[in-house]
Amino acid sequence: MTPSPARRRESSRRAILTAAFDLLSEVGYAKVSIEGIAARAGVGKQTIYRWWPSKGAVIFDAFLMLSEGNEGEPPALPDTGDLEADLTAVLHATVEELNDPRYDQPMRALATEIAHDAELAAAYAERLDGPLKEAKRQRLRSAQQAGHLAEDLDLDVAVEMIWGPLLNRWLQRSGPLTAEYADRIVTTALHGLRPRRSGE
Amino acid sequence: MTPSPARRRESSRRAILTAAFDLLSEVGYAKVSIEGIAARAGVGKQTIYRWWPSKGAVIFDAFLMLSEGNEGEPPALPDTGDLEADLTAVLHATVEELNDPRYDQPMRALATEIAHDAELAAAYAERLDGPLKEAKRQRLRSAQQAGHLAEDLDLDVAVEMIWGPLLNRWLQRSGPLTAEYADRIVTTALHGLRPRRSGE
Amino acid sequence: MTPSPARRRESSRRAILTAAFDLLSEVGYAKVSIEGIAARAGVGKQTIYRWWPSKGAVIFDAFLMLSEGNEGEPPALPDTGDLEADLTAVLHATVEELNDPRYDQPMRALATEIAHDAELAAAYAERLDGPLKEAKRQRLRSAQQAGHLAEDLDLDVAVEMIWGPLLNRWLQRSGPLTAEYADRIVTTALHGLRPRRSGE
Amino acid sequence: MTPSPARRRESSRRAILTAAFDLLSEVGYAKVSIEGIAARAGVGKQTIYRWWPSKGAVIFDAFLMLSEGNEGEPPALPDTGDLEADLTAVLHATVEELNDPRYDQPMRALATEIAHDAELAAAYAERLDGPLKEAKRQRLRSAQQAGHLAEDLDLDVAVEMIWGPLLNRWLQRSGPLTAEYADRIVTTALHGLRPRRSGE
DNA sequence: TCCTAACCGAGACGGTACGTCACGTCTTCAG
DNA sequence: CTGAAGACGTGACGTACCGTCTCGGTTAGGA
Repeated sequence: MTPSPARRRESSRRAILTAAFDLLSEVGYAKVSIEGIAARAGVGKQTIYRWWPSKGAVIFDAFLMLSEGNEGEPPALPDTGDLEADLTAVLHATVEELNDPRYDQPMRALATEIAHDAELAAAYAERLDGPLKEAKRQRLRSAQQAGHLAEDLDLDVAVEMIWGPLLNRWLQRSGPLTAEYADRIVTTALHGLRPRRSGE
Repeated sequence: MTPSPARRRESSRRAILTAAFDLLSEVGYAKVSIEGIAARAGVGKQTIYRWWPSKGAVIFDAFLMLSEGNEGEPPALPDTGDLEADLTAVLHATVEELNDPRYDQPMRALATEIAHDAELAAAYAERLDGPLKEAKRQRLRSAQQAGHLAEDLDLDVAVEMIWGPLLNRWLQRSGPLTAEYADRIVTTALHGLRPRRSGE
Repeated sequence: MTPSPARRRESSRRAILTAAFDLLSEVGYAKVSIEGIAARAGVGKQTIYRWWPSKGAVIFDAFLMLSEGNEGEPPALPDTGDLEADLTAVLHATVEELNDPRYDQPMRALATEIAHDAELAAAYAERLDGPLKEAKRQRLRSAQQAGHLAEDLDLDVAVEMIWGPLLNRWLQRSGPLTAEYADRIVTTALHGLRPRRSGE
Repeated sequence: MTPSPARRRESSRRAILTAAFDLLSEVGYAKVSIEGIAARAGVGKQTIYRWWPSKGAVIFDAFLMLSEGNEGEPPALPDTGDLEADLTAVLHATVEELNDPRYDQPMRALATEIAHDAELAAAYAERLDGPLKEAKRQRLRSAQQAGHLAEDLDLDVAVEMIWGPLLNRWLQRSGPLTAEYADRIVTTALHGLRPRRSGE
């Protein structure tokens, strides 16, 4: 997102991204303005327009900055050997985070920016969601190799089948987002909709 | 959403909703303004502000008007007895619609408004999504009664597990939205992630 | 300058023009901004842009408003029968006014706007300067009819020859602007540059 | 205006002044910016700010550079012995120049800067206008000594009475600026406003 | 002949103002 | 007496320049 790293003031960059994220959780997405970010960051508007093409791009970079701390080692899901337990734990944490008022507003902002801006969506897929999704696939692959998942399982679809309902319910507010709901997703996804064979 | 139907001119109402929907697909969500809708509809701004509390409400009502034709008989999914075939057919149609440029932008607009406005989300859940979701549940219930689905299956979760990945991929643009992808969702959801027992 | 007098709020108009004139004498022409005028007048910027095409037009109208009080009876120069005394008195008053710090800055602003905007210059010539110049011509014409001025005198040139040097010295600061200087202009203009005939 | 000639690049100085003058006649005074001058001159902004205190000073120096060619010998008005003819010729040339689109805009810019900046006005009076005005006075003085002008004539006032109306009409656009108008000024100024004595 | 200070181009920076758009409220006037 | 038309105060937009401030890279001139 950030263009040529020419003679750019790092302190301003951080101030802008921090201000953007803070404003997001304070006043909500719709009321965040470039002007407001600039004022809060103690920065000229032009400094924002010089380096970011849109409000969405600033917000995106703000998220990127937050996740920069964990750089170096790629993220990984816990792997105790018990897939169901591991998935449940991870989904519980996700539910927790999505319900946290500090993150709810900013993440909705990011989600809707992505929904309206294909370029941003691509950057998201590559820089933010990519590593995470790979970690999810990796956990399933590990279970697959241990014989706990079908050999011919489509890992991409499997990942989306577990996390998709969760994200959907959160974003569309189509129902309460609870740990219990997460549990039902995991068990239902693992067993499938079909009746269990006898002897299982 | 629509308040008391007092002394209200129906022709203006329809003109406003039509203008809103058309503008949505023409210029995109971000560039639709109340002022623009009023101008396009040949209506004073006050006439909009009098009857709708927000831009989102107008958009919502525009969708409501579109689905008004089918009122009377509640919607139902096809039921040939072959669940997999029926689901596949329905999902294919959904993929088609989501990829249709006439509906893509407006539906993104609706999704965004819902994501940021709890009240609108409730109205959506009740008036627009509710009947549809019931139809989906009903189709699964029918299969369940025929013994094709697990007896203790959580129908709500099942519905979200089938449609969630699709909507998510569309809204977040996390991958190509194809009929083939719909197929993979259906088979994966039906079988579950676990290895199949021998003899199946 | 003011376009169609449609449904326009007179109170805002007066507030704008008053604010413009006051700012002019307070902070000087260069530092007067539309934004500043709007803020001081308690008015939206758009209300200024709606009715005036440029900053100069606002300033011009501010002057017009000031001179509106004297409307009705056209201005006239004193006519005691003694031309030299009358001219001297009028020029002294003009010198006084040009040296008054309350009017110096605003009038410089008007003068330079006119210098750069032909349309404004035309409006000035017609609405503000026109009546005044006619009064000057009239006083000379009266003297002419009394036989105190040459029969074939070009009144236009005569007027500019008396007031031109004064305005020039003021605007270009080419020398001190004093009553004594005004006196010298009057006597020199009346006698001309040529040597006086004997017997005069 | 130009500070200590320390280690200063002459080529940049000339490029800046040339760019300033050219821009002045091309885009008009109001649209000339330091940034624009720097860009056109291929020079850093700081190089302008280092050597000139204001935009007006640059413009002033640009005029100074133009008149540098004639340095050495002070300017002089033609002196054929026929004052009226000489004045008419000079005023015709001035009218020509003021009507020349190449000089009109830049000279208005200079006049405006002078009107708003006392310091600049002083520099103008001394460096640019001074020698010229002295030449005008000198021509009148010569006529005076030849007995063609009044012995006690105030030469300063006389000069301003001839050139003042011309400059005024140009700057304020209070009427067409023609050779014929110049003629009328000369004859009126020479004869004065009073009736001619018989026998003249 | 090298060192070092100043000047130079370039352009990022915190700002101010520009002129425009849309907001949501209000007032007017024609049907 | 409704409702279109649109003026109003407000506030954000994205742009242009302001004057200051580094950056490297010349470019002299004193050692």
